[in-house]
Amino acid sequence: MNYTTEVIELLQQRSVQATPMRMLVLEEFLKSRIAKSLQDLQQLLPHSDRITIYRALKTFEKHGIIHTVDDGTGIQRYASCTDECDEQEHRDIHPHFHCVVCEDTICLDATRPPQIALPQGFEMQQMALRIDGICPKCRAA
Amino acid sequence: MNYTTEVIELLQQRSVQATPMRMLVLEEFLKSRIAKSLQDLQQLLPHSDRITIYRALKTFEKHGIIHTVDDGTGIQRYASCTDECDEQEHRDIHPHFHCVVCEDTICLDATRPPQIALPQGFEMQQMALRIDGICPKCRAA
DNA sequence: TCAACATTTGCAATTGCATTGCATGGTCAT
DNA sequence: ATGACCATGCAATGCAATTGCAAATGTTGA
Repeated sequence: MNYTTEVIELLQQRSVQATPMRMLVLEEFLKSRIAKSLQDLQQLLPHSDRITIYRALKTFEKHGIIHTVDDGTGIQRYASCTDECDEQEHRDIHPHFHCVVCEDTICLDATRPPQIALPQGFEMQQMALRIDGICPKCRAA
Repeated sequence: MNYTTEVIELLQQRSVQATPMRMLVLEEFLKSRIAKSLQDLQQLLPHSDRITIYRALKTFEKHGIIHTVDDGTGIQRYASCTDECDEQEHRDIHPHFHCVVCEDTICLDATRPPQIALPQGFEMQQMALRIDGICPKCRAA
């Protein structure tokens, strides 16, 4: 499976220069919905400079291509955005599932974000919902 | 207002030795529902050793007196637990509200945790729900 | 095509917070 | 009073995120 076309298209769409390194990084995000840390990406892309990967991530984030995902471990992870994201505003309301066994973090786009009744006077702008538990893969094992 | 009695009672209940430092730290948590970082506590308790405060926090956490709160900034914050928490298991399902203006993070105990329909095969154990927005105080200002 | 300019890259170094090691001092039970 | 244990304070470490800078690469306009 080759994502080159999608990668280039996505980068152009967001006015981000398509460099080899960026294409490699972005391809990893299109490959799976599992959130990736800088360390993960280093492993997936050996011989690549950590800092360059780091800056690619920050660039993507700034242009609404990926968003950070908090999986509760304190390590920053990233996943590709839905189409509603742009440079102006990140809409990242879908829940994330964090498996306590394999430590994978998965975006649950399909799952509808819950309606929360806030106390008087609070104004909601964003929501971050993380669910910890056991993923299907680890349950089966 | 003086919390000395509550503090001592709470510590005894959880079999944690009541030292002056621990009492000072715990009192701060009883005073308000706003989550506090190590740095916050240092400011609230000048002339106190950072590491000692840090260890008090870890001790409280281990004994189910406080829990960590993720406010999305990457900095660890803590808040007092509800009565359902104990040494065995933290039940920390209530939402937290993080004000993007004043950066305060508030526990919304009263707000009922939402029901989430997970995709097939996922098993939920915990849930962390953070809402970002503007708090009543900052709205009024 | 070529020069001028902007962006990206790679390495080194630094920051910032969390955490641990160790020696001292205080507490408690016998 | 004494020995074991826990808490404290200071120094030092660990680890991930971030920045500085110079070299390489890409882009643009004459």
